[in-house]
Amino acid sequence: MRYWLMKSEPDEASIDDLAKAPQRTLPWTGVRNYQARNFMRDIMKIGDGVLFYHSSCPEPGIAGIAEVSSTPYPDPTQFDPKSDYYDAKSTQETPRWTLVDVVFKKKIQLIPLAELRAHPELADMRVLAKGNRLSITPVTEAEWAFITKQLAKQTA
DNA sequence: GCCAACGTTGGC
DNA sequence: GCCAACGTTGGC
Repeated sequence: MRYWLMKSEPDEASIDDLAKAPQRTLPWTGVRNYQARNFMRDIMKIGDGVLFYHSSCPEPGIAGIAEVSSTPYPDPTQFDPKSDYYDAKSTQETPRWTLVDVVFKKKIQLIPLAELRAHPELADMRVLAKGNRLSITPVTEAEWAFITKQLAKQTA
């Protein structure tokens, strides 16, 4: 059982979108970075914990808790010429991009990026590392426990 | 809009 | 295999 932080632009898929989705589940489409893909393809397991992070928005930060809910399978958007995520070099026989489904667990009061940075317990979080751009990063058990038990507040 | 940092591409 | 050029990410 592992833990992850997964970035999503709320304009595309917010924690509310996840909560409203059928079965409260969304496929994590659009990852086009090999390291992030490899996490989904090779390491993630059903039941892994996910910190749902809002990025590239007015209030970046952790917006909710989710969970990995499928085994890996090909990202369908890579085959769709109309999609922003279309990849002409990928084929059905040897798909390049793999994803997992993620299921909603709960929405929390947003934990802003600045607050994450303010806690010494989280100083080593991968997502906070200088220059980090990776959209999926591993979270340690200690970081997960601190965030979910100390920082996460239920929304009203 | 700016810009630092990073990942990818492609010529050699 | 190297590395410059380019495109993207993402906070501010």
